[in-house]
Amino acid sequence: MSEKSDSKKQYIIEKATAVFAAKGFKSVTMKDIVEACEISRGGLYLYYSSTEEIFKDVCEKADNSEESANELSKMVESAKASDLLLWFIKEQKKAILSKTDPLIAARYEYAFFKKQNDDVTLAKQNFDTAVKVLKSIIIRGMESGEFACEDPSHAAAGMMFAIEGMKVCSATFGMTEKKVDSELLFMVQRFIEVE
Amino acid sequence: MSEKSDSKKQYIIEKATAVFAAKGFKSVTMKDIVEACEISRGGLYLYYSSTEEIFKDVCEKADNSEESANELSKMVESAKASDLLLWFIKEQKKAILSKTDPLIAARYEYAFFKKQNDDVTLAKQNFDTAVKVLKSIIIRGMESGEFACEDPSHAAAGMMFAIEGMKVCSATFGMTEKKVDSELLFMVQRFIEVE
Amino acid sequence: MSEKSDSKKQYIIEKATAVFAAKGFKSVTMKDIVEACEISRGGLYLYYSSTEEIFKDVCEKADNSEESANELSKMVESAKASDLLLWFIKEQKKAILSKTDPLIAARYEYAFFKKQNDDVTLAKQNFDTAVKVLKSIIIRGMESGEFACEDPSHAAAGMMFAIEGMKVCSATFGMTEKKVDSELLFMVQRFIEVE
Amino acid sequence: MSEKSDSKKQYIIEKATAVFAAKGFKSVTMKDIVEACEISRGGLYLYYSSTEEIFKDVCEKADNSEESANELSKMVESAKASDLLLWFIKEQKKAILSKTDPLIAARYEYAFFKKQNDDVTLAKQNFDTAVKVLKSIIIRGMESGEFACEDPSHAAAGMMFAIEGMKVCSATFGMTEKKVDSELLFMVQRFIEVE
DNA sequence: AATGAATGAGCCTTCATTCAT
DNA sequence: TATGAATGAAGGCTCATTCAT
Repeated sequence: MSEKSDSKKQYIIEKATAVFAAKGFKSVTMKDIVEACEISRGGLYLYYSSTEEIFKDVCEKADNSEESANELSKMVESAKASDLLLWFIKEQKKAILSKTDPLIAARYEYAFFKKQNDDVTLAKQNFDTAVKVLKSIIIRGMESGEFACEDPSHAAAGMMFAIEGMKVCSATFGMTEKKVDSELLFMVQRFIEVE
Repeated sequence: MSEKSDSKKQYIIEKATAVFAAKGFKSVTMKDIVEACEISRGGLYLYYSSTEEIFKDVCEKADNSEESANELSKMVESAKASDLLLWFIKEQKKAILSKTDPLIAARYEYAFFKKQNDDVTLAKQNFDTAVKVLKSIIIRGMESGEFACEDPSHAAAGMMFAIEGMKVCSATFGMTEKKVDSELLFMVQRFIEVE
Repeated sequence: MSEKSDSKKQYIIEKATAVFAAKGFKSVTMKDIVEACEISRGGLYLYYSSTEEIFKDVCEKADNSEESANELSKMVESAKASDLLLWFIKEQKKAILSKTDPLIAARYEYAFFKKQNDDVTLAKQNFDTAVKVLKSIIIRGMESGEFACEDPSHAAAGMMFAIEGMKVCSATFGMTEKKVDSELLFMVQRFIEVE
Repeated sequence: MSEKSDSKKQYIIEKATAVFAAKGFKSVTMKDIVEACEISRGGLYLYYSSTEEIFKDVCEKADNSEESANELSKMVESAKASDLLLWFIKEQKKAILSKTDPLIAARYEYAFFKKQNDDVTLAKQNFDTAVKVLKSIIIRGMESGEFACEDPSHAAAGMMFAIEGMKVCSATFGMTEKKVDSELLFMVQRFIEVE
């Protein structure tokens, strides 16, 4: 089962991604996905038995295919902290502007939906990971003398909260690229005092 | 109609508020509200014809009954900027921890839902207003010599983005009061350098 | 009761007539009539307890106020049969073209509706009366030597059937005045051979 | 889909025909049909999404299964005009007495209903076709010397109007077979003067 | 594995009708 | 008499889910 069904699952995920990007999370029905995939109702149930299940896989795939992680791990060995920070901020900017993640609205919808049902992990993990990465970049910068920062933990967390806020604002009522740039620049200057 | 029906509307709003607080926005059906109100199906339709309509009134009432606005207008004449800031931060803390606003999850859900349908104003207005208030507090503090801040606009916006981020995080995967306190304290110190 | 309530009934009938003319019979609800009358729901029920009851009164009043009957009784004493026939045909033409009777569609709808429930009288009576009138006109014309007709009964019935058919056609898919004139003229010439 | 669903559609049409024959048009609900078919609510919606849609198919099938059309085309080549006329009149008689068409009341109801909504064609087409057929029979009879008629167009139209009127009268308040026979005989004699 | 017809639960909405005032 | 809020039945429609093929 695993091989054949995996390729079919991939196909479903692919089609479903577009559906979630277009309609959010809760509005999507099994019927929507059946139609997008042009498969039979019963056929879909062989692989998934709820939109939520599908959505989880959709997110997972989207997260993995954001090659950022790989990129980072390559850079992190060698690069200068200021380059890493630059890269990190650029990634966040893309995320805020939904350039990498058309699923962002659906993700939040899902997060709020699950909140009601006490299933927390996904969103929290993503956030904590980002904080950790940012913090480690800051610390490296401090060690190399590139940055000065009194409290890297708080600096990283505070920055990620602001970024999270921008994501939400962007996803709900929209933000211009210019505004995002301006805010990010300001944030970097305030949080991390470059020598 | 206005008197009688107004009091009945108030009753419905009251009961519906609990429903939205418990179930978010999209999951709530007219039936849920009918049951919460213990009225007949047809009875509800005399006052409201969609959950969205009800939700708008629920939010409006919740917004008005957050007496903060009044409080502020009283303080703003006389008080020291540092007191105002303290008050502002406390309000935000309450909001983050959902102590004033059990509707927060439903509000975000609604914002994302409307996003799909291009109706933006509400969430944006709330955010912009908060930024304006914060900025004016900062400026007053600068004028009185209490605060030092190079760029009040960015400082205010940045701080509100972070607060927004905390709200979301709190509403989705939860935050402890301690964590919120710690972040807010750090933010205040960083954004506004108290003499 | 009778006086006061009668005037109120008249008022209801008047308003309801417009509703039936516009919407037919079955589509009309008590609510429609309440709204057209601008009275309360309960108020309407003091006088009528179904749309059918109202419709019957609406028709009755419309039938009576079609002053034709009176006109006829005046004419019938004195006039020449050819004048009577002319008058009769003109009345029918108006009816066909719905100029006197905006209720025509509603009447048919009602007739078919009642058919299902075995309540016959109204439509049949109207038809039979018209046949009788026409027949008596023809006979008078024969007596006065104006008309020649071998079988007045059949002639009258046949003519009224054709007129009935034209009414239906006009009420369902429309007929031009010209077409109606042409058919009526032909019918008169064929049925009654004017000397 | 087409094969399986076609046979199912046929089944639905069959059951629905009885419902429309019994209840007319507007009184019929999807629920009525669901119950008549002994299928599920959702099941019916797989094939039809409104009673009107079903009614159209019901009528269409009824029209086609009235084999008259075929019969006529066979006769029309060879037969004498008087035979054709006889056949035509017999068909009409059956229609008037609802022997072929138990749907007649529902058809009229539908015609009046659609009238309110400006959808005309069906009823008009049926009528016009009948006039054309009758006219061509008359003309053939004139050519063969069987009939004498000064104005075949008007004769055909007038006769069909009378037949239409009889249909309505029969469908609403009923007509005896004897009465219908008598009227038809008279009409034929008057309209078409047989040598 | 895959299909898609069929089911039935569940929500939406509208009205006729009642009843306390 | 008159009001209009309230009720609940009735019908519409959509979907998740199953199951025979």
